Amino acid sequence: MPNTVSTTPKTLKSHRATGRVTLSDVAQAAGVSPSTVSRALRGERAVDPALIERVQTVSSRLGYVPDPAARALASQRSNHVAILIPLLSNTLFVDLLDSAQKTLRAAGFQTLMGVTHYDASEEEQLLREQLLHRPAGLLVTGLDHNPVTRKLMDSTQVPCVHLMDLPLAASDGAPYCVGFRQTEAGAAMTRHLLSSGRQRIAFAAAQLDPRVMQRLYGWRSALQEAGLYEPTLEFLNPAPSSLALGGLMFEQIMHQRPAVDAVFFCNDDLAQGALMAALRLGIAVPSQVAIAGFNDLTGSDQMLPSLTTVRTPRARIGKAAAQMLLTLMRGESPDPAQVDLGFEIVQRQST
Amino acid sequence: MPNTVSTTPKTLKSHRATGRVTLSDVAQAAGVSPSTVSRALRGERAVDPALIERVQTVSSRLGYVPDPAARALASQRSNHVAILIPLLSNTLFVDLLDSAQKTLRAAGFQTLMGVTHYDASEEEQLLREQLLHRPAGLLVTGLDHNPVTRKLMDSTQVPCVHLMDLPLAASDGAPYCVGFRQTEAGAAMTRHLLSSGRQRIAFAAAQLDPRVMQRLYGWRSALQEAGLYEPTLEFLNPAPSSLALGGLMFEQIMHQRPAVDAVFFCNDDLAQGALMAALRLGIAVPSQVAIAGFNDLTGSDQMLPSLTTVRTPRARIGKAAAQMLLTLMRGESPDPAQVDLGFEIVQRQST
DNA sequence: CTGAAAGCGCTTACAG
DNA sequence: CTGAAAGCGCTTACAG
Repeated sequence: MPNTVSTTPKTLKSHRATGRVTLSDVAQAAGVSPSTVSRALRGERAVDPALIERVQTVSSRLGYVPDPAARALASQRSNHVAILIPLLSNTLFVDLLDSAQKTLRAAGFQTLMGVTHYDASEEEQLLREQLLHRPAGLLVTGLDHNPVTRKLMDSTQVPCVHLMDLPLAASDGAPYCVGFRQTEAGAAMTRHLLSSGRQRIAFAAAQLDPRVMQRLYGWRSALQEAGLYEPTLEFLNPAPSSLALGGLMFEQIMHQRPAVDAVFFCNDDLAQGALMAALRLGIAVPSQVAIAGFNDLTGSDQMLPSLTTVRTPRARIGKAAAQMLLTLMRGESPDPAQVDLGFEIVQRQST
Repeated sequence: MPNTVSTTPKTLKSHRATGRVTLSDVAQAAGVSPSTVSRALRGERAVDPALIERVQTVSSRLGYVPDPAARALASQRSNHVAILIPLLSNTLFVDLLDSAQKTLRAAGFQTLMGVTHYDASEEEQLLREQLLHRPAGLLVTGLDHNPVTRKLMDSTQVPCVHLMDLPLAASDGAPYCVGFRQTEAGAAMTRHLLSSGRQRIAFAAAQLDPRVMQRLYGWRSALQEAGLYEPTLEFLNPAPSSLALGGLMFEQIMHQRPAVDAVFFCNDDLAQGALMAALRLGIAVPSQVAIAGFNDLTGSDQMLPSLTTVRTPRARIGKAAAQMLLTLMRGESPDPAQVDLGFEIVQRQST
């Protein structure tokens, strides 16, 4: 064990230059080999219970705490979990991050976050960097990635769970994911508006990410079912979502299509902006036009009138996805590989 | 170099079990020693320029990328930067995180985030865990920490920059920090309200974290200067800040002190909620009562009436702090150790 | 300016 | 169930 000619006498104090208490220190103090300490501390089977206890006692007496870098180097696996989200400026993703991170930390994992800005090549680059750290697991937003990214995710042995989206069909090599059906949610809100008597329901969207597009498809199919679909009822703007943009879009819609009797916004921030614009313009909501949003973000219940919206279970998604990942990282198979957490129509005053 | 009896003939391909291209592979292919490759790649002085180029060429041809864990273990320093923020549910801190993270990533650092929930012992625990990863740097919110945490931050060699706050006086061992003077900002908004003729200015606050308290002191001193201070004008609620709470507090204030002619909220979400409540209650803003907020959060410019507030430079704080940390991590001394980024009164319709 | 060697602190086949 | 030994992939005094 002693590496060179030791000039210091045998003591229980660390003999390393760094002064850190190491696994060898514990081994020496407990009178067992480093291998045994390693196994005992990690709860590996095949260790005498008596030894486990002795090692644990000595370990905590000495204040030993394992070095993550050494562990990662030796085992080729770190205690990092990488999470990829599109934006930090959308509370939706922050909620996801917050709940996933909380769950992961409680299980001893560090969260490495990456912000892709909805940019496929940035996502790819980020993933490459994160994979270098040999993360124990991966949490990624959505199911849409460029081919290289997908290959990276597949070829690596790192367990991966997708957030928010679900595959259209419970297909063949379906990936692990937890989310809800965006398309259904879009259709459900549209039918809700239809059932309250609205006839000319516009769909207004910004950002135009894959999930927004799915909501659009849901709205379309519900209107087509009702025989009320018209392409000119679609108002799509690729700009980032914001209250200000919602206000602008609303104004533009009411100007171009004054007969519209409902506007379904793809996100609550747009809808909140529309509500404020309506107040400013003296447009009566919901009597003249109904306004609906999506996600039930902060403040939607405080608007005047309060906003009818689709409540999405993002905190639960983050938590459930983290739990599924923990299962995978233990080497087990999560029972349903796809978890649908659903959504809920929240009927308030704006419709 | 060869570890055991090599059964494979000499090739340029990796001989490691992991299949990864290592530094030794590059060394072998470039015909130099591993030490030289290490030095050349990290741009350490004292390497022949010709060799540097050769090594770089070979390295990129082989697709070599250094292993962070090995590097961390050998050098006792990772490429992680730990950042400690109170909450993820306040956009203020998300903005901080976003901009700091962007700056750090561009310089090759990974961000390790920790959410303290304004809990001193959680902060301490989080810091301990992060320190295990031997981060290259530390970004922490505020200057208020419990003694143990402060000792941890001091005793470690890890460079540390504080966000948001500045020390009262440019004192002795003043820590590195970038922020603005909360107290002055609180006083400035109060004077702004006074100068527009308001006489009975209430201060309404939630969360009551250290920075909120500083704003309170600023408001107090400005009112005292004007001889208009009354303790009963203070409305303090330790609950988390939200639009709904702002609405409630506003209603309560107007009920208890109908003669109040202005309410200065410690955060925009409260003020936005108050604005919505005023609309609901039919209280005229600003004619009957002025409403002011703090931080200029998303949506404040879209309210009806739009919200007068204090714009705080959080994105610039995150970026500047990250840059200061980069300087420290290079072993240099940032010129001003304290950077005051100031604030700005944004006069809108609500006052 | 360059290299050989030791070391960072663990994990993990491999024997026993 | 336990231990000796090799190895993970780098960095860094120490010589030269």
